[in-house]
Amino acid sequence: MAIHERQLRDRERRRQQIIAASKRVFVSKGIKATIKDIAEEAELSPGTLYIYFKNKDELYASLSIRLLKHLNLRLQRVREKKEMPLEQRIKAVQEALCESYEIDPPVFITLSHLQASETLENISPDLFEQIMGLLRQSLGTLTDIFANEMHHDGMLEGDPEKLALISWALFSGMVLWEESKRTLDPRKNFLKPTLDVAFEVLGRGLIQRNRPSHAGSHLVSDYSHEEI
Amino acid sequence: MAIHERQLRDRERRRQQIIAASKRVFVSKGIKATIKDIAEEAELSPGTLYIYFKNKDELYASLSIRLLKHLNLRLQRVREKKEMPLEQRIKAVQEALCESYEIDPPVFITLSHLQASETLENISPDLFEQIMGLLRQSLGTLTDIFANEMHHDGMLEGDPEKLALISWALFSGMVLWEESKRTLDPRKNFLKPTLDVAFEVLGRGLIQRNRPSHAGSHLVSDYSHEEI
Amino acid sequence: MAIHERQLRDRERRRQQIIAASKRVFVSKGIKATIKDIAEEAELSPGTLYIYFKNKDELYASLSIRLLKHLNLRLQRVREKKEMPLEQRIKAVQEALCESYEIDPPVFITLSHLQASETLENISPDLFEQIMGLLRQSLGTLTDIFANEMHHDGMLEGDPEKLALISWALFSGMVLWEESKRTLDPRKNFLKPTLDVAFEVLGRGLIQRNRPSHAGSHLVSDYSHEEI
Amino acid sequence: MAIHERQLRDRERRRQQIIAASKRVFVSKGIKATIKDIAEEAELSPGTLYIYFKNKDELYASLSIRLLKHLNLRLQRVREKKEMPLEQRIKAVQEALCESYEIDPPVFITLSHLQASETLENISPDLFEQIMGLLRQSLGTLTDIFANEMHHDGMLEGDPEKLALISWALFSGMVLWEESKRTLDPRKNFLKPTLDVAFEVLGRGLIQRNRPSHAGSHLVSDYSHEEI
DNA sequence: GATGAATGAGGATTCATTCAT
DNA sequence: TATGAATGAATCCTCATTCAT
Repeated sequence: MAIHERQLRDRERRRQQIIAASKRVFVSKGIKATIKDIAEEAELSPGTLYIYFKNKDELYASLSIRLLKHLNLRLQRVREKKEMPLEQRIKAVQEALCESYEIDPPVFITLSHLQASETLENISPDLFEQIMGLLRQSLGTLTDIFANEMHHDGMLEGDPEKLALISWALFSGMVLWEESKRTLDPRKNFLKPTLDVAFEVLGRGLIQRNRPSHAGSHLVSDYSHEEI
Repeated sequence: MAIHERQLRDRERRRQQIIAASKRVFVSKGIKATIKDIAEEAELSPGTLYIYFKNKDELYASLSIRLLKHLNLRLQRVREKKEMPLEQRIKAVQEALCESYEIDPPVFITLSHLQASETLENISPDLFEQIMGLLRQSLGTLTDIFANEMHHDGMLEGDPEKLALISWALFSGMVLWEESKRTLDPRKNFLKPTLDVAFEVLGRGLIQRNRPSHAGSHLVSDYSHEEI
Repeated sequence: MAIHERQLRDRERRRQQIIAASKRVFVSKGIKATIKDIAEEAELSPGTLYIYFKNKDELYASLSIRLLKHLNLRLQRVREKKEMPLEQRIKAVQEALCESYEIDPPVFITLSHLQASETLENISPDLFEQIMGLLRQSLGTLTDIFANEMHHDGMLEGDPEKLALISWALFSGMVLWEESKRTLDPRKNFLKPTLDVAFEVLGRGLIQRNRPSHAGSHLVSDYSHEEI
Repeated sequence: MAIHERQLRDRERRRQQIIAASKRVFVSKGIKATIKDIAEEAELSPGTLYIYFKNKDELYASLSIRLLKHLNLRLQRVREKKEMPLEQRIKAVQEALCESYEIDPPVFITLSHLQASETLENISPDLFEQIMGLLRQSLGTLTDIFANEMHHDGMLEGDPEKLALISWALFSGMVLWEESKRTLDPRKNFLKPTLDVAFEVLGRGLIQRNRPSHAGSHLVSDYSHEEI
């Protein structure tokens, strides 16, 4: 079955080639990219794309899958580092998101658009489930990361699921903004520094009390003075 | 000139009627709604829409205007209350955003799409400037609110512009999520409680340290006495 | 019936007002002028135009009628001057055409277009007959002018109808060219001097023999040496 | 590269097929022919036309190209025959124009419309320059033909450019008339005999004086011995 | 008569998708 | 498998014309 395997490998390679071209086209043409645009960038014919992807929406969706898989891996690695101090873990979450975005900005934007559009209704149930599964998984991992902290010191009690969602929303809100910002304000590279501040604020907001990790005396670790 | 006034009133009423229909269609059909869809919903002919709006993109863009105006008013009212404690002000910002969303959820989505698409390239310079002006104004007011706090104790030093943006991104990220959530998870009313947590975290993250006024030596920036 | 007469007069005045506005619009917008354009120029509403003209094509056709009536008068006046030397008469024909064009360039062009388009198929039979009658009459007058010369010395024998047509074609060809010329060659006022040459050539071609006018002895007035 | 060549040939054949269909539709429906009409006549779908022509105006403009190329060739051939007597050369010019018209009457009309409309604004700069170049070239060749005669006897002194234009205008005026004539007068084949007269007159008008070559003293420019 | 908002048929154009080669 | 020409449904928009006021 070596032949068959090679065929599968070839097929997958071709898919990746098309996906890579799609990303490049998205960067330059945005959402309005047509199948023809992508085919030209991939140096293939429009018809060929349909051998590898059922339709345009599936191609779009496939872009997200790679991103989500990458993100999942990164988040899982953060989750594993249970010994890591909270501040660093939050920073690590930011880095995971940010890196996933940076290796593929247009796809991240596509993903955000995906959320708010009808694209998801047009893809095959399989693919739909795959994407939804990956999204759930990403959020699940994030949730785990926060839930894990619950038992530690210095963590806001609360629904860890919500905290996961907040991180995600903060991030995707920033990314969407980054895209539109160019119209409002031509300054470049707003995202990274603002994200640094954003996650610093987020981190500080999440940590209930002092002694980030090394500290000892939890003298005033009562929640009683909260005035939220 | 009573006649002329009535005509103007009628005209404005018609515009609102079309805008209202657009929103309804937008809820049911999403961005893919066609002019014909909207015309049918408004019980008008397609041509009539073009009497009141230069083109489809202008119609869509116009949806945002009212929302942004409302939001602006609300934010300005928050800015005025300089004596209000920080926690309450942040809460007030959340309420302003949240209420603006609630009076018109679909429009808020439109606004997000507006930011992230080429729609803005098709509208008249006037409308473009109006929207951009309102967006800038909203963010400006938010920035003022945060900048105002800079001089007080207990506030994160940092670029108030970034903080404004973070709030906005957090909020719009949450709203976009709210939209896509229906596909992922049929539970309702996710937004409000999650936003509560989000802004609670945000607020806590923004306030740097304790002793809002009575405290003296800030030499050691311990987090221990946070009062959020 | 004084009242009724005044009504008729008012009606005609209104028609002329609309026609005048149409001409102005044609100058600036060309064939693509819309009813709305014309109504605005006439400071009337679109609906009002339909009180005075059955439809757009009738309005177009009406423009030509005025022009043709004017041209007819001028040509008839040339026809009457039977005593005028041929060269001068040809010059007079040129002036009649040229003046008709100059008082109303766009209409002359419209008329030329009319000839080559389907506009004439959309107008009422009455109006159609009126225009056709005027065109026939103009050509008839031209034909008469040339036929009249047949009996004189120095005139090409031949079908006077053809000669009339040739003059007309030469002129309208020049006018059409004048319009398109701007694209090819930005020089201005090509028409008048070229027309001068054109009719000089035409005149010389029409006149069989010498002695432009002052000459006396028609010694060699035979056609026998023609070698055409 | 035989395959590639055949593809190019097929492509050109398709273009010609569409152009042919356009002409047929143009004959029956006039300028108001729609893309759908043409597509149906060509037994193709509307979309296919847009593979071969950027838009409707380009399709229309393309119709003229072949005609103008043909005309150019014919005129150039006339220009080369420098030894030919003037009368024959003028006749040859007429024949060149006339034959070009006859191989494609409707296209000649299109060309006139092209000249007199905004069509040219919608076509690609390349095509625009091609058409304008061909028009200029045609007129240039005509100008050369007349300029060449300037040095001979028996030629009207004057601007050869004007004379070229006059020929062109006379001809296109006649063609336009031929078109409209069907409405006015159902008689057929008006054009050819009238053109014969027209160019006869034109020729006679152009030749200033007699004794094309054998004559000596041109001191007295009498018209008496004209040999046209 | 005058208005001008409303109409809606109709046109150009696009583009995801198919299919013969 | 790869192609890319062909498809044709779908969309936006225009504008001559009507009609209630």
